Amino acid sequence: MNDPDAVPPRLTGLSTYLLSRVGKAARTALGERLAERGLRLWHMAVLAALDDFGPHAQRDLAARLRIDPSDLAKAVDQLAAAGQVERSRDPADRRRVSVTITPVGRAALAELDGEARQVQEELLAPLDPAERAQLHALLGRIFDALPR
Amino acid sequence: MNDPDAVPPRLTGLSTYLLSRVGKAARTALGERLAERGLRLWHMAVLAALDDFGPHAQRDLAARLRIDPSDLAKAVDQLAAAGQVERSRDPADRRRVSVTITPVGRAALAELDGEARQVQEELLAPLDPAERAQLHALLGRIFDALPR
DNA sequence: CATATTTCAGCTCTACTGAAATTA
DNA sequence: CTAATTTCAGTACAGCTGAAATAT
Repeated sequence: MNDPDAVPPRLTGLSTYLLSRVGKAARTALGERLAERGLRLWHMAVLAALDDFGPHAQRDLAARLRIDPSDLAKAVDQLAAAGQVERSRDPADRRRVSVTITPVGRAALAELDGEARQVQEELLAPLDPAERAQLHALLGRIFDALPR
Repeated sequence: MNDPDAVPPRLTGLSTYLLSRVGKAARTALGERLAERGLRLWHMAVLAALDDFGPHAQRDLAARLRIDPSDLAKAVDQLAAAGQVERSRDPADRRRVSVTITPVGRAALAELDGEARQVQEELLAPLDPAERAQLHALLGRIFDALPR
């Protein structure tokens, strides 16, 4: 008792507090790994969407990833500068910019995915495999119900 | 299939991604409620620590809440301006500033706690009580193992 | 003309860094 | 003199808003 490091029970009793704390730890750890490769979290999300679903108009990418179109413009700009995606005007509707992942981007994504799994391994170390699966399923259901 | 709103499986397959997304949703929703009262997330954490453990030196508060001392200085400053905490120099060591919660602060904390539980109710709506307890326990174990 | 898409500039919040001022 | 504590100024990332530019 009287542990000067103990966090207030008023806070740890709230799942929302634990979620925000653990979520931030996940985001920070992953962000640091990605930063070593000159990328940010948004970049990995964009590459993953392009690899999983093929070329997108930027507007559709933003909708799928639930990020702001203006933020997506910057991320795509940086990915294009690194040669990981290619942009081209849609000939049918020249307002749209079609984004495609390149082989360089695919290779980068594979490495990022490996980094992410390493980070996850460290974060979830206290849980056994069955508990990790349980946590993942519960989080997935909350995530699916988030307002879009 | 071909749901234009579907999130990439490469991402949703990562618990770290779900954690960071759901955690952010929790923080944002809670933050908006607190903002209606002119407070931020740090303020609630400080009030909770003072209410649960009594007066602290600022340095000890920062260590307990795992936030930066320079950020804590600002939060305490604003709480003092709102009359929710009182600061006084420790006579034994005049470098230290002792922070105490006031009755006004205690009343504010009670309201904030109610808001937090409302937010939590909405966020965890997809889960039944047993599942919520399960999630809370799993998150608690991860939280306890976070590097300090 | 109104609408859709991309892009740019700027702002807020959380979190961190560096350094100054005071006291031990 | 060195170290601890508080405080201030500045920076960076994630995320959002508003508006301009281009095209439908």
